[in-house]
Amino acid sequence: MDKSHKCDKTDKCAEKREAIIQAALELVAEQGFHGAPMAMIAEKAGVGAGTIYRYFENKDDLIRWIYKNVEERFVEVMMQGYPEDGPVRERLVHIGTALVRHLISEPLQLRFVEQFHNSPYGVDHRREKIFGQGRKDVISELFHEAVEQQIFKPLELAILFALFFGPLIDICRDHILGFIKLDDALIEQVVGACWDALRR
Amino acid sequence: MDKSHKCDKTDKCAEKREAIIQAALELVAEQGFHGAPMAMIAEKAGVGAGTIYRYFENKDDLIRWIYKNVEERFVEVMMQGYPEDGPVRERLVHIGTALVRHLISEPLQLRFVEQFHNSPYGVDHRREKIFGQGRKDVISELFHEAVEQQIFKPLELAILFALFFGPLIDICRDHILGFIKLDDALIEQVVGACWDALRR
DNA sequence: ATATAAGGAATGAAGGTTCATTCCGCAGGA
DNA sequence: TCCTGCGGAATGAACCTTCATTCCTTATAT
Repeated sequence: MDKSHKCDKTDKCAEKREAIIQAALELVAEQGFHGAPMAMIAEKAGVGAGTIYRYFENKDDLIRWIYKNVEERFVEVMMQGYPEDGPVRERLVHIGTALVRHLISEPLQLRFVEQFHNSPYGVDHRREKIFGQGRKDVISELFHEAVEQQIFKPLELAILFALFFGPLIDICRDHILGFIKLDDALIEQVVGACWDALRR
Repeated sequence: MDKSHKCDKTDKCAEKREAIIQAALELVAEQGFHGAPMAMIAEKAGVGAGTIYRYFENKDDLIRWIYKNVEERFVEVMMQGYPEDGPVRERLVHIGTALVRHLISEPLQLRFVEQFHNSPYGVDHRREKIFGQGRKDVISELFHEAVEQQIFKPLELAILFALFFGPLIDICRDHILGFIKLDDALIEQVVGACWDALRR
């Protein structure tokens, strides 16, 4: 829960809050949780150490809040312009390319989520899929449909997800690390390759 | 560097060392680095806190040593029975199934490596592929050959690796978490799907 | 003037590392 | 065979650093 403020109308509050969030996101993404002590987050955000506690109950609260928001952002991006009534392949390609494009344009968000998953914070998320519930519903529906129509191989959802999203996230990481250089054409090719993996 | 001991002939030394390694491996794999303080490692290994420092310079040294060994083990397993002169598909399937079978039979090793990669320890490994140099050579040779023979899609090595190993590691994680239940037949199917992704 | 926000030094808990001490096995002399 | 002295191995309490959190003072706005 985020602490409510009295000064809801002034911009300063929102600005400081945003600065704290951004600072924490960057530090965790770049240095991991070890490299993101509260004092450093405060300094980077240009606020006092105690000030953070006016906006967030504690560090857990701050971290979880950021995670939740980033996660929601992912779903949002994939659902934007989703061709709800298009053929399976078109819908899948949309999701894949939208995800990759977003992840490489917001490298900090990907790094943050990865840090989160491999940390004590992520323990309770272990049993969930890579992303949030909202996405899971629409997308698992798509995958389910494709299996029933015998377009996809008859495999469990978790495995189909691994075949599709696993490589996509890996190439985003490689791109961010400068190991490869993704452009629209290449993204298309890789999504196509993932499609081949799923295809019956 | 591991500290050399004088008592090379007694078994006790090796046993203690092994106990420390096993304890650290388990704790890090199960609880992450946060949940593996030296005191706890010592207790689990049945030795004094200071004893660890007779075998390893510091925590970094201990962790890196374990990582290096686990990594080597992976290469070893994949190269055991490698059909050097078989067709590309057979070689690839061998590598994939051997890797998956090993990872799910040694869940701690997979968890440990993942913890390592997403931690300050793994920073200098960021630029390398998922596994060690020894493997990279043989396997990248295989992939390279397959591209040249126009068996694989004409993509960079990093991307081909992502398409092949990404899903395999993901399904191992899902299996370990109890999300899916892998058996030999299923492993074969998934490796086949990865093959489809690579195939031209 | 009063209440709310901000600041940052102080606090206490936690963890890695050190070191003075104890333990143990054995070599060599009686 | 038994005793004694030695040296490496083991120990764990103590130390020091790091960090999240608190609390009291100062600034600001109504």
